[in-house]
Amino acid sequence: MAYYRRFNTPPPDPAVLKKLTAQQQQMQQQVIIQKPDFDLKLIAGCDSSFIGEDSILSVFVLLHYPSLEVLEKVWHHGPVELPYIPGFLAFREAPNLLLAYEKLQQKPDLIMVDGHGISHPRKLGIATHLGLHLKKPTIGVAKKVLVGKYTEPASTKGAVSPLVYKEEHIANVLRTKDNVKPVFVSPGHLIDLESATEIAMTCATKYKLPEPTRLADHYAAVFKSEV
DNA sequence: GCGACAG
DNA sequence: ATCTTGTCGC
Repeated sequence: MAYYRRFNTPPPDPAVLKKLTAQQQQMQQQVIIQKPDFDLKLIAGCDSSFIGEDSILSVFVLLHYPSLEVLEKVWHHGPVELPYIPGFLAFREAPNLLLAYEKLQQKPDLIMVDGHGISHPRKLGIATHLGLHLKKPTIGVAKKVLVGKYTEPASTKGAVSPLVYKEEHIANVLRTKDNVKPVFVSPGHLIDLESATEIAMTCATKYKLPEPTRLADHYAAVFKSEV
């Protein structure tokens, strides 16, 4: 349709889509949204970038919290099978991200993912997928909305406005820098919206993207030249 | 039926 | 995500 023509991506196979949708509906029963019970000392950021047609480079950066000092940075390069389909991003990127995660010497208390958490059609954004697979708290920080409605938060850093989908407050639209487009923060797994927002804000120093995500994004570009 | 649509 | 130049503003 128009969408797939607009993004120049192959049209999805209806049968595969049905199967993946069912899988996410199953997973939904396992998602836990609650106040976290950990001491946040280590936080990780991750990001993926593409090389050519079907090759993906995933990066994980480990930071000390709340100093945000970088402790580790690892990456993994591998093939990717599915095309990008809105709502099914995790099936395309999570496998390679998990392989990169395994290379971390120390494991984080929480992972900040580039993309949505429960602010997704079936509450199963990539941050939620990763949280379930790793049984680890995750939060999603996306640059664009996927589902739901919201009003622009004030233009000053720290301003927040709710993202509502099906009568539910599933994410916060957070202004992380003055006069710059806001980001969408949502719980992935094993955390609640309030805590996720607070952590994202604490990680927002002088840029739009919170440090874990921004640095993962940065190193993805750096490592890309080494592949 | 008509748009909207993370990375 | 990625392809891409100059340009506006702190």
